Amino acid sequence: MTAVKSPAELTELFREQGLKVTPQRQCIFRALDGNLEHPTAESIYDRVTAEMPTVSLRTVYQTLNDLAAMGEISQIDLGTGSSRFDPNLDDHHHLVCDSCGTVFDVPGDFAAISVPRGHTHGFSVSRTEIVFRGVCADCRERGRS
Amino acid sequence: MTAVKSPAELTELFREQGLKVTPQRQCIFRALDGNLEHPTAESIYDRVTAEMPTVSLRTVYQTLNDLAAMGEISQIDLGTGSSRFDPNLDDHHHLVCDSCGTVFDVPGDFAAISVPRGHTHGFSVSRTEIVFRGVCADCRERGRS
DNA sequence: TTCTTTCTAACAATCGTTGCAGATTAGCGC
DNA sequence: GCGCTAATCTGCAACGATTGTTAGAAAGAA
Repeated sequence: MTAVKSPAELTELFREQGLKVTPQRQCIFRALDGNLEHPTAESIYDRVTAEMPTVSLRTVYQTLNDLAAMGEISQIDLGTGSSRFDPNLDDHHHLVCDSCGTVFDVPGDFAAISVPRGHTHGFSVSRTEIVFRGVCADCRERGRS
Repeated sequence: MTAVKSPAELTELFREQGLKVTPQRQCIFRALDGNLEHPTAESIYDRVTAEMPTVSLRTVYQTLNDLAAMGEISQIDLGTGSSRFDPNLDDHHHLVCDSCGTVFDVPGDFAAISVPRGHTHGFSVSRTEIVFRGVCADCRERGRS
């Protein structure tokens, strides 16, 4: 499993790129480390401010964007209103609950899937994203009662 | 091909549902009829105001939402910043240009695709959306020069 | 026509995200 | 350690997309 690099590795990487390693950024690195959710900027912000109350939301966005630009996390839009940042760098897809918005990973590369001949419109396709939508067990339970 | 119903059919349908058929709504029906793009609310608004300059954007959103709720068009979010409304009701997927945001349809039902055993998390999956991302012919051309 | 109910237009508000300006600070060379 | 300088941080304003509100207009039934 290719998760996000450790805070130490990210620190190293930032320095290599000539970027400064501030306490705020390190705190964000820590918030991402081992994070198996699909955090929004807001949820990272919550984690970070619990430890460093003065960090601004602006800084969180800035750092997440930087990490995404470097390819250390990926940014996904699942139509839940806000972007999510995915520390899981494996080839994988998503399962989204229409009711509560929860997101689960679906491993597997589905390499066989490609645009049918005659419909490529001259595109060079670089990524294939699959989103399975439905209702999660919890919400189904809740709806039934 | 299952495109959006004709303005006359939608008019009928609205009346059946007890909804009023106003000139504004009819104008929106016309803007959707035979529309092969993946219009945003804004682009429908542009078409509509060309004919009826006083229609408000609010009304366009309202009517498009109503149509989507009735299943007469589908609402898709491809991460381009705003929702798109798709009058194509066939089972199909999308090809999105990362550079200019253009969207093309990709027919085919890819019925074979499903969440691998052991990763369903108890979901009942109702839809599977596939998005192919890449760069379209025009943008590739433009980038090369 | 008249009445009832829905719809529209205009405006304000909200949400997620980014631009900006001035204060702060990491990391360099000394 | 010290100071310098460019990068970064914060707080706030701005922005685009969308929705809430409400008074007035108009569709459709009687």
